This record gives sequence, C-alpha cells and structure tokens, in this order.
Amino acid sequence: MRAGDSHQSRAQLPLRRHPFVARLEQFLRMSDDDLDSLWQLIQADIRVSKGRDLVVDGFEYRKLGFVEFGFASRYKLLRNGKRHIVNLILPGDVIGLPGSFLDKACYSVIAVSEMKLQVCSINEYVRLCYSRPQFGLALSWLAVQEAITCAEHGINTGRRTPPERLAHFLLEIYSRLEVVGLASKYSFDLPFSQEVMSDVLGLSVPHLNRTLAKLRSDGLLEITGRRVRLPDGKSLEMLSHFQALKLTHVPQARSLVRV
Amino acid sequence: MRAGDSHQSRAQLPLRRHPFVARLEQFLRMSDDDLDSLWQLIQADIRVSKGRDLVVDGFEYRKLGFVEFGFASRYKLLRNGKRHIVNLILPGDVIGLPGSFLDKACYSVIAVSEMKLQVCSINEYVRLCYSRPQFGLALSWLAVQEAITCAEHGINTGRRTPPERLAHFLLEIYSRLEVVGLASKYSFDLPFSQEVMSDVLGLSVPHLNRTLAKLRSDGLLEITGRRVRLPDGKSLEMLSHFQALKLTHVPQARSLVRV
DNA sequence: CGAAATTTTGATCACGTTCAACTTCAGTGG
DNA sequence: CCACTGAAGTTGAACGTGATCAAAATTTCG
Repeated sequence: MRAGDSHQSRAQLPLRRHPFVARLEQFLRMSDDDLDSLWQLIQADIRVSKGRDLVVDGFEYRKLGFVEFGFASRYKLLRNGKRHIVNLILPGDVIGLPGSFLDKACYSVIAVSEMKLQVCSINEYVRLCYSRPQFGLALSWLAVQEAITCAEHGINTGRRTPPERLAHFLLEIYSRLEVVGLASKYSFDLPFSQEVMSDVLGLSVPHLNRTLAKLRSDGLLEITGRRVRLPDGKSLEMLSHFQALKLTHVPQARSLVRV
Repeated sequence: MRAGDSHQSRAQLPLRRHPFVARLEQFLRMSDDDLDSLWQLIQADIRVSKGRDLVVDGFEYRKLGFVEFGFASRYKLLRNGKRHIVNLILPGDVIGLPGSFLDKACYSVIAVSEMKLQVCSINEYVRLCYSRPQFGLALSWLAVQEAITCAEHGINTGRRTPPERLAHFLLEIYSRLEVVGLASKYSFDLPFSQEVMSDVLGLSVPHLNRTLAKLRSDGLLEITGRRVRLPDGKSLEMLSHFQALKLTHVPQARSLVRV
C-alpha cells in the first residue's frame, strides 16, 4: 500500500479498495508499482449529480472515468422517441468505453444517482499501455466483459420471456455488485426506477410492474424500499438460464515461456 | 511486402489482403515487421465445412481464429429450445472472442458455410502483446467493436419494430462486408437462411419472411438468389436509425508526447 | 404541505407467435 | 432425364401476449 500513499488524498480511499481496482483484480495481478502508475494518470476527481449527462451521443469523448460510487445508464434515443438502455454503469465500471474509441460517441451516459469518478485522458491511458502492456490487455478484458453483458441483454430481449428477462437482469446486477463488494447473500440496493429497468429490458413500464409483482408472488423476489432480496437464487438462475461469468486471468509476461 | 514473403505459402494470399488485416488497418497502422510477427503466431490453416461446430458452449477454448473466408454464427441455446444468435461471424472476424477470455466458452460457434481460418493460441497472442503493445490495444479495439455490435442488436430486439430491425441488420452486414471488400454499392451476397436471420433478430421465421416481403414491396430491398441489393440505402438508414461506426485510430507510441 | 415523480391497477387492442399446410428449389440416385 | 427427398421459403388462420392509454394510489422531495 506504500506506493499508493502519495495519491491517497485524491482517491480518498485506499487504492486497493477502489471498486475499479477490485474489478481489475478479478483477472489481473497488479503490483503496488503498477497501481501507482495507473493512479498517476488521474487528472481529476469528479462529482456528478443525479440527472447530469456525462457523455452525449454524437459528441467526441476522449476520457476514461473510473466510477468510485454511484450509478449511471448508457442509452440511445431513437427517432420515434423511445429510449433503449444499452447497459447500466455501476461502481467499478468505466465510463468512456466504448465512446472514447469512436470519432463521436454513439450512446449517451446519464447519472442515475449522485456519483464520483476518477478521470484520465484516453491518450494518457494508451501511453501507459505502451510502457506496461498488461493495461492494454486489461482494457481488452474489460471490453470483452462489456461485449458479453450486451450480448446477454440481446438474448434477454430477443428470446426470453419477461419473467426470465427480469430474473436474469436482477442476477446480473447482483453478481456485478458482488464483485465490488456492494452485494452479498442475494441482497443488494437497487437504485433504479421501474422506468429505467423497463428501458433496459425492452418492456413497457406497466408490464414490467406486473412482472415484478409476479416474481414477488412466486416468492422469488422481495423488495423493501430500495432493498432487493432474492430468497431463492438457485431457482432464479434456473428460470433465467443465468450463468455467472468466470473471466480467465491475464497471463503474466514471465509465465509465457515460448514452447 | 518483403517481410511477409516467408509465410506467403501458408497464408496463400498476400498478407495485406487478408480480411482480418484489412479490418485492423481501419484503426491500426502496421509495419511489415509488425505484420510478420503477427503471422508467425499462426499455428495452422484450418478448413471447416458447413455445419461444423467451432466452439462449444461450456467447453474451454483458448485460441484465436482469423477468418479468411466463410461465415459462422455465435449462438446460445436456451433451455426452452429456443436459439439466439448473438453475432454473425464474417470474413475478417475473430473466432474465440470472447470465448478465450473465459474459463469455459459461454456461446457456441457453428460454421454456416465452408470456411477457412488461421489459428493461433491465445497465449501466443498475449505474449506478442507484451513485446508489441499495439496488438493488445488492437484487441481492445476489436472487443469494443464487438460490444457495440452486440449493443445495437440489443437495441434492435428491445426497441425497434421488425422492419426497422431488419433494415438495421442488412445495413450492419453490408457495412461490415464493405470493410473487408466483399460488398459495394449497397449490394452483397447474403449467405444466411431466414432461420438464421430470425434467430439474430428475435423474430419467428414466418414473421421475418413477411417483413422481408414488406421491405421488398416498399422498394427498399431486392433479392435475387443469394444476392441482396439495397436500392435506397439512405431511406433504410433513416428507417432503422443506422449509423456507420467510425473507430478512431490507435495512437502510436511516438505520437503520445507527455504533456 | 403541496407538487412532481413513481408505482400500481384496469380495459382495450394490435402485433407477432404458433401451428399447419403448401410451394419452391437444390441435390441425389434410379 | 426425371423422380424422389429434404431443406428453405411462403402463405393463412387463430390465439395470446404485451403495448397503449388512462386514471388512481403512493412515495419522494422541495
């Protein structure tokens, strides 16, 4: 933890406990030195209030933002007035993926709650990748995870019934929050309105509401205020064909002996 | 082209003309030397016949396959017997993304036509990333592109009407084929049965068929055998809210001067 | 406390699924 | 060469699901 001390005041929590780092550690072993070189890229701590736009569809965005806390949604507005939420952004997620890889962002990102994030420029990050290639690989791993999440959303809306979709959604959020220490024992805080969830799942608000009621009456879901509990996780997993992702570790340079 | 000559016999076409290289060149400048070091990873040329499984859901897969020609589909079978195709794999695409990043692949890949691909082990590729970090970045760019494609499929099935979906799908395939030189002037060969397309779009086969008929009668689509023509690309783009992806270039090491 | 946002309930209706039959086409062997 | 086969494409009718619209109930927040 020694190497990170110089930046503690900015990060305001031990680096190793930042949810983004917790996520990286799923698949990448980082020395204190690695961690420190990553943190030196951070240009600013940003606080964002609920409802603020972070990325706007059609405009250039060339930063990476590591979410320390708070929630956001990445969405696209269609010409017919409908909105589709491509992915929800949770603590530990990166904002600017995929926006920073495009001339112009193709989705918007809006804060769903008060948020705090650390921001660096994408060019700084790429420079780091040239000196420490494992960060380029880490970025690949993150992007692959993003791709899988989106693919599952496609399966949800394409081929699953509304109760299956909702069950899958709840389990996905649960498992993503668990990785960063914000959920355990099938229980977590769900800071999303039903309108947001319906735009993720491709359902109308009334129908989502009825679907929630159904899962509740089937004993698969309990809601108290913002708190969600899944009393029978296994049944939910069966119902929704949910499988937790197990990412491999990024191989380390020295372990890759030429055959 | 000098540097690649030693491997010409294996690649069987000039390296620069391989569709995967054409795709990479969208966003990465590669020297002959870079290209050669990539091609040295190739362990085998593989030919696959129609209907063969390349990746199987639930099994380990630790390779990258660069498609020289032919088509495949990446799909998941649900317990209720339905199938959802997460993405179609075209010439220039990579097989094993995302499968190689997981303990066990979470989707299957099946050849939809005769195929040919060049294969290397994922570990060999990662080793290359440590010596030439731009390949790690390239992998990120590819994964981001994959994520965006999947996200658009989610929007398709979540919030677009069947004609919009189909229009978007046709334009997506067109623009992906165009990048690798297999389509031009809004015309291309579409080697997918209606059953495949319906599993991409989350529609039943009869309804997809009627939707095809509708686009045809609206003068937005002409089909002769396998050949597809989109007589009014602009209207299709309007109808489906389609936007071509413009990926940024991967910054080169020397262009990233510290501020 | 009042205003606004969110959640819940109800009634109607259109869209897309399902299932079935029929057609067309490509490939194969008699 | 034509008959046969199986796959792919096309069409039709009936049904059910989830959207839509509207209104009431509840919660949140200024």
